[in-house]
This record gives sequence, C-alpha cells and structure tokens, in this order.
Amino acid sequence: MPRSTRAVQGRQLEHPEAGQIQLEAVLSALADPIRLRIVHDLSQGHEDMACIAFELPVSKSTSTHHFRVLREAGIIRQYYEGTSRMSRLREQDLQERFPGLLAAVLNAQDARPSPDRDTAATPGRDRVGS
Amino acid sequence: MPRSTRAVQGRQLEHPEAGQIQLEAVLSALADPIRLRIVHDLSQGHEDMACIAFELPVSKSTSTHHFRVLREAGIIRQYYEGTSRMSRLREQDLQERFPGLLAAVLNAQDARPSPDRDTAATPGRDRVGS
DNA sequence: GTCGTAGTTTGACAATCTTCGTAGTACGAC
DNA sequence: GTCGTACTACGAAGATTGTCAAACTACGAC
Repeated sequence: MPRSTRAVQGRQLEHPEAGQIQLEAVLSALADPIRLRIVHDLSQGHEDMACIAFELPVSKSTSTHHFRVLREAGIIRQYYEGTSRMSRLREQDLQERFPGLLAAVLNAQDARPSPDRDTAATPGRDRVGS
Repeated sequence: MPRSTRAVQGRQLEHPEAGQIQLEAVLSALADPIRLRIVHDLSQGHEDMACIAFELPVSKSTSTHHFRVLREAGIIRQYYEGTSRMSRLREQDLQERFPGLLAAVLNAQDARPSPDRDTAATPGRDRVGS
C-alpha cells in the first residue's frame, strides 16, 4: 500500500491508552538492564530525549527494539521531531494506572548496588552534549 | 558416587540475602502471570502455603520451576515441612530493599483486570494517588 | 518393609527475547 | 537533485524461558 499517503507528520507511532497498560507488560519491559537504564535516564530531569542521546552499549537496531518495547508497554511516549525520535516518560499515565509503581522502581534502582557500568568517575554525568 | 552424603535435613534451599536481591530479578520474576498469581495468593492472608495449595494450571514440574524463580529472586522463602514445601512472601526483606515496590505491584494487580476500562472509565474504583 | 503423597531433576521442545548486520525510509541541509 | 543523519524493518543467530513427561527422592503412614 502507498504508505506515503500518510499525514504530513507521517510517522505516527502506536501507543496504548493509559487505561490499557498491562501490568505484566510493564514489569517485563522494566526487567531488562538496558531498558531500566533508559527509564532511569528519562526520569533524571530531561523530559524529552532522542534515542541517540542515550549512548546505549548496543547497536542501533537493538536500540530501536528496546524503545519499541517500552513504548508498546506504555512506559514511554515517542514522537518525531525532524529525523529524531523523541522519548518521554509517561509518568502521569503510569501513576494513574499503577500508583506508586514507577516511583518504587526508580527508587529501587537508585538504592541498588551499582555495577559501575559507566565507570563511577562521572559524577557530573555528562550525557552527551547532543 | 555418594549422593546420600548430604546433610540429614537434606533438602536445603538456597535463598539470596535481603541485601543481595536484584531489582531486575524481582521484576523479571513478577513479569509472569502465574508467578504474579502465586505472589498475590501469598499476600492474601495465608502466611505459608504448600505448593499444591495453589492449584496452578500447570504441571508439577512447571510449578517447581516457577517457585524456584520466585525463591531465587528473593521474593519468597521456602522450607520443608514433612513432604510439603511451604512458601512465604519475603515482604519485610523486599520492603527493606526496595521500599514500596511489592506493595505497588500487589495494588496494581488488584486494579488491573479491566478490559472494559474504555466504557466506564472506572470512576471511583481504583483511587489514584499514593 | 510397602505404599502413597509431594515435590525434584532431567531432558526435550517450542516460543520468545536479545542481539546483530544489512538494506531501506524520512527528514534537513546544501 | 545529492548527501548525511537518525532511525526502522527484515531476517538470522544465539540465548533464555515456559512447558511437559518420565524417572527419581524424601517423608509419613501402614
């Protein structure tokens, strides 16, 4: 089919509605260190981030996969801005659907024994000068 | 080989210490409907339950598998009593390690099964906020 | 001792997941 | 138009997971 007949914004992305978010899907999506890291980074003040800004230790196609899992689980919302795909945590939707869950996970993540994946020598946390 | 050189109590079970419980393991363990059901049942007043008491829709060996996943993740504690293996939620350990996490999951589970959420929007049922 | 109960262990299978590389698309800049 | 950037889609390889049946072990009762 002619996919170019889409709206000018074109690349629309599917998101579950807040009320449709499934608990198993959320837990399953968060049960991966890379996705947990994405969620954690998103929660640290930066409202919207492009995929490239995360500097994940995986290939681009794997990144796409992880972002899609998070999006389809209802954890993040994504939209296009130029060639970039911006991501944002759906904190309010999650809080509404599963009160306290996201906060508990984020809090738990901070309290965890850090495996020093990024090397502890980055207190300022220079997350890419995108 | 001397397989019977085990301790007389024999069947000892490995459990992670409270401080060693991993967030990913917990989330991963809870991201399964059968295990979620086990945890839910354990949280409903019955402190200790034998595996057989759950009436899970799977075979015995699959049950064993799920209980082991929960135990190795640090979510339940198991001990033998006669021929039965009793299970108990490690609520205190989990609360200590990841405050609010288990409570949020259990609460989320109660608010969950609503495939008709579109129609009624469930006004007063699941209260939002803490 | 024998027998039944409760659960484990092993091995197998299919399904799913994570990862990658390659090829492709949409957009912005030139 | 061409080019580069940012990302996607499409397999495919490898690992993990959920499931089962069959054989086994530990315990209690008889």
